[in-house]
Amino acid sequence: MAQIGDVAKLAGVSSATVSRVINGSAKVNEEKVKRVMEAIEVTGFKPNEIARSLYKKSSRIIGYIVPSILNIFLNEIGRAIEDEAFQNGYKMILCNSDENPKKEAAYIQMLTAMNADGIIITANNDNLDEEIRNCPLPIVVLDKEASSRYTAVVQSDNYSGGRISTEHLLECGCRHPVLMRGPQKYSSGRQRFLGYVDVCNEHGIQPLFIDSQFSSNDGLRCTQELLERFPYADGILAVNDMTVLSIYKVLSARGRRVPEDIMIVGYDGVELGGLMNPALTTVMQPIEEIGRLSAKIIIDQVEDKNPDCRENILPVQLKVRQTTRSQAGNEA
Amino acid sequence: MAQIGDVAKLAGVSSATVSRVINGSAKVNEEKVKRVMEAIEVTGFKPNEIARSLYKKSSRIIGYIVPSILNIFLNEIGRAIEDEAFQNGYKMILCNSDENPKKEAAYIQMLTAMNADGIIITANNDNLDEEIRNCPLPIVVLDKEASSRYTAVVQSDNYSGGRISTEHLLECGCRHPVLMRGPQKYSSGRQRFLGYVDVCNEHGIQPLFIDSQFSSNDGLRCTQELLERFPYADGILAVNDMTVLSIYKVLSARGRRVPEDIMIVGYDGVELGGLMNPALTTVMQPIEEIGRLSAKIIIDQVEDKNPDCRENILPVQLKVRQTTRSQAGNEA
DNA sequence: CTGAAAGCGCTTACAG
DNA sequence: CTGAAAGCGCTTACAG
Repeated sequence: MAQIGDVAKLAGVSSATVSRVINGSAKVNEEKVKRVMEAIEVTGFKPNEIARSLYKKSSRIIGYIVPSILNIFLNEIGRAIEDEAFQNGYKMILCNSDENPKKEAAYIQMLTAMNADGIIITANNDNLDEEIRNCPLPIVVLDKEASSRYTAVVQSDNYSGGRISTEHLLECGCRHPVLMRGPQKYSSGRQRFLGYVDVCNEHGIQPLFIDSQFSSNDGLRCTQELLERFPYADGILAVNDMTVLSIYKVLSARGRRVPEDIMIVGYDGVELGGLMNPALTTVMQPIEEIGRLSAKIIIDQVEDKNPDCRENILPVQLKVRQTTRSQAGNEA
Repeated sequence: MAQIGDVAKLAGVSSATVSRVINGSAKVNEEKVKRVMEAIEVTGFKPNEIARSLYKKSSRIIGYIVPSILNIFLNEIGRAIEDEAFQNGYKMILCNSDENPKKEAAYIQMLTAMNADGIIITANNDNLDEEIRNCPLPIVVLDKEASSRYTAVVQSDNYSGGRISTEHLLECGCRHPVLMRGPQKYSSGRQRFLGYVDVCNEHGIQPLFIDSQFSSNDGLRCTQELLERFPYADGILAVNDMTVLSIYKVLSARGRRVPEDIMIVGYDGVELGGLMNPALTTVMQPIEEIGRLSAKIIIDQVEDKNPDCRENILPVQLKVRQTTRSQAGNEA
């Protein structure tokens, strides 16, 4: 790997001058500029961004820390982050915290050490670790309430998401909709639960729920438990889209038809939902926008355009497909 | 963030001594060791691994570059890489090349700059970019033939995979199995194709195939095309497990039942396949082993235990579930 | 305009 | 055993 010194020697100038040419940080004699450019061409020199960041404090890297790289919703957000990042000359590094605070800390530490320009994170708990608190980098949180500790919070309107999905099931005629309740350590889980409970209360319906994780495996367990505890359930609010495959599987094994015997509403709006059979009615989060906005906030911060939007709640939308059926349609 | 100088000052020693204590790189007076340890505790100092790597050439980071973070098979491998990495005090950085040689180059460059200890990659093409060739880091390739350019190749036995899936369909009575052929720029795709063709020829069956990408969307397109071009198809060898949902969707829309009217064999053995309805018969790649071995090779390389296993072809296994049915079973 | 020097946070020969 | 110094690959005040 060619280094700045090699280029300097070849061009007959100092490293300082090469650096100036690369960064455009000062006027350089035209003749020398040309020689430097040629030398860069010849040697194939690419500046070592990390060494550079030791001095400047930017490496043009954005870190994205997720609890699981098996979570397709978070990965779709990652795609959007990366698109936005690359368009602006940044790179994205994806880190898997594995729901493990120790790993989370290690990655935050690492990103800090490499002078990343910011971190986008779905953190594992609300009692945030020292590492997050002490981290000098801009942090955008995808799954928490706003707080002065973070640069910004970006998430969708989970309370509304909880509401509209519940309302939809009621409109479809469900009297015993059960919520597969996401982990309450995430504010998204709490907000959705709230939305669900509020709608139930408004309609004189008994709120029913099962605590669930986001994994497919847990989806199997939960669905079984759900059917045992609430055999009369006529609707399920899935914890996310991905687990719906597990729900189908258990339901189908017991001969319960969707949507005839029991209706389902998913959550997230990942591509997978549209491919399921029956196609999944779900709450669409604005995935692309969540990712792009998060990246933009960090990039703006670097370029000193203070975005001044600490809390960003993006709207959700109900997408009706085949796992629910309105009563009107039913009677027709 | 506390730095080594802060610790040194607090302990009343030089930075060199602190460094020696941290790294155990030389004997240090017991009394001073104690003072340094305390100072580290008090300041919460964590050494900056990246700065350290500027001198030492290791940052205890393994890079994993994939063409798409939406590919669940590659993500499951990533989980295994990370497990192995963490157990040995390494971290894993996941990078999405997005099937874009430019991004691929940028990430290889970045990993080199941060003195990663090695790169595990599913590269996008066979005419490898300069960046891969010139990269001084150990490189483990997941999707190519062995070559002196790489430290090692780890992949499963794709030729056998192509064979056993085809043989299974024939045993189940298929006379017109169609291969959704993966991109031929990957050696995995070429090997599977070979295995398929060989078995067809041995049985006097006409090889039929459709070129396919790994994405769900392309799965839809391919299945439609497949049914139009080969309406008599009675078996499908899917390009991977993930696209089978797309296949189900198209088949179901046309009222063709699985496995009664048409059988399906997937490829990969991701968790998703077991959740499908009907559950997917598939070729299981040893996902966990692929990931762990790849990481191990890099770690061994760092620790100078030269592994001396440049080409690692791991065995695959057929997992029969519900999308195929043997003739015996059929007649019973 | 441009080079020598100092510095980013660490580590390790080199002396002592 | 231990500190001052040099160095990892870059950048930028500081002089000129």
